[in-house]
Amino acid sequence: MIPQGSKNSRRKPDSTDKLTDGLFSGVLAIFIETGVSRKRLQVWQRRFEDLGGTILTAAANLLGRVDQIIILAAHEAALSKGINFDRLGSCPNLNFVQFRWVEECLKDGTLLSYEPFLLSASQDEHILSTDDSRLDAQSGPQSDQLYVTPALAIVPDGDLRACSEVVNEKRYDEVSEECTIDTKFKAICEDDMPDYNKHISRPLLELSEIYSDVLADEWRSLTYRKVANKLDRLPYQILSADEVKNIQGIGKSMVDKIKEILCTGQLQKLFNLKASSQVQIMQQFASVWGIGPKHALKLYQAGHRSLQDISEDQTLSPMARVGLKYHYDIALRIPQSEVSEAGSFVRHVLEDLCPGASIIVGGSYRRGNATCGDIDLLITHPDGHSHKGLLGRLVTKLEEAQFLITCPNPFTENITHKVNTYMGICKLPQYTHHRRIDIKIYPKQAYAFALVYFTGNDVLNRRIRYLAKKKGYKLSDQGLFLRVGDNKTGMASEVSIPCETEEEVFQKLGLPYPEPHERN
DNA sequence: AGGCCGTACTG
DNA sequence: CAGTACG
DNA sequence: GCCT
Repeated sequence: MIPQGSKNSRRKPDSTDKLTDGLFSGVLAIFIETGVSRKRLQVWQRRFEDLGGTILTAAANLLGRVDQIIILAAHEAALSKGINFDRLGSCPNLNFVQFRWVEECLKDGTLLSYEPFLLSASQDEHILSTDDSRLDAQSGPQSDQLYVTPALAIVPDGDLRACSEVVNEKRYDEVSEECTIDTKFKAICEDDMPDYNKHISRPLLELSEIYSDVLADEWRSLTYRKVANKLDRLPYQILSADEVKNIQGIGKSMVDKIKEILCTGQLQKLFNLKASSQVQIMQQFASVWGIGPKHALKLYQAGHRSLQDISEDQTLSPMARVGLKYHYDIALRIPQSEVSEAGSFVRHVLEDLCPGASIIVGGSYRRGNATCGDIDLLITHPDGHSHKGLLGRLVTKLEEAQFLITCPNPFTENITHKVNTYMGICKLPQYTHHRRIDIKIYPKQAYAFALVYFTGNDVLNRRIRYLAKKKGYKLSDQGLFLRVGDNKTGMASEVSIPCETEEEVFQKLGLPYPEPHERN
């Protein structure tokens, strides 16, 4: 009596196997961010890329491109706001398509015709507009605006309905109807949650950084950071320390510090530390990639007082030299769109080099953050062997393309083409800043574990690894291993418990599966 | 009192 | 080995 | 720093 394709077959063929080349492989798309909530946009973008699609940004140079490119937007009005038609006019293979097309493709499991979803752009006056404003200049700030613009607390019907559809589409596990709505409301609330407690979490986070950079106390640093994060996600403003004293992870001295902030508006301890010139200088030294608290102290004791000073120090590691050279750029946050574009850039090069290889942008990008500290790329090959020796060749190609920066120092040659890790600097031709980039390549059987690791965040990784240990396992980016001896000897089985997907990894640990955006 | 993640790389 | 880095 |  149950028709085929009913809710009993809730597991779509593609929904769990991200290695299988996706629905959207080879499809190039520009997502117009106007007129759609950030959350929905991210869900679509992630699904689209997970299934092999390539996302271009509106700022991408489309002139002379022969590829078929689709432009996805919420509605026609969004088209005119979100895109500069002067730039696109000369690109012949354009289709303007509703976001709904992506949803329907996902539901259907096949690539549908654009036809029913086409947006008419040709009627729009903007096409013929002679306005010569440069899109480069306006699209960056524009996409930033999207994130700082507070959305409505009460969501219009249409928005909520569409959100629910996305959730429905994603429910390859059982999700009841009311739960769906509930979850969606929650997600929306999170999206628009004000910074109720920043005035408290901020000093704690500063303390965390000083403990880590200057005082070399990893554990206090971690504790402060965890508490700061926890306060940031409280859905109410803390008015009294009583509201905080029962929170897991907040002990006596933390309560005292929160009290002090509530009473006096600041932390004396932090104030004193920040007043110390040694602390200031050491913190600046340690802000350089490749310089930690130990070396920062050494440099200070050697009499150095500025970055200028240490740049002449012969004891600097090659990594620190690179860190110093790009110190300014590295400190900048990277817009989501640029991270995405960097991923697409590498994806194209990789496709040429090693057809069938899969590449995913991990890190805070995959967790859906609006800006990222660096670019994390995760590569594998579904055939189980083509990944071998791939990194070296890829890095060479990317250096030839002048995407990866080949440094004159011994740094790149030394640290660089190791078996599975590249850590370095990159720059997209059309952008101005240099960015930190990490590329990792894993064999197929480690991919799910690597994806969990590379998605993070760091605190989540530590938590689930700790949990795994307590349950008699060892979890790493390479696998999940049964402990053989006791947990102290560190002995673990050679062979990992196989997992094909992230879902399986969490399931094996007895944890509910968190969506990437829930791993912050 | 003692743990708080597990790994890769450098020198 | 210690130090730094990655999530 | 917090937790057991």
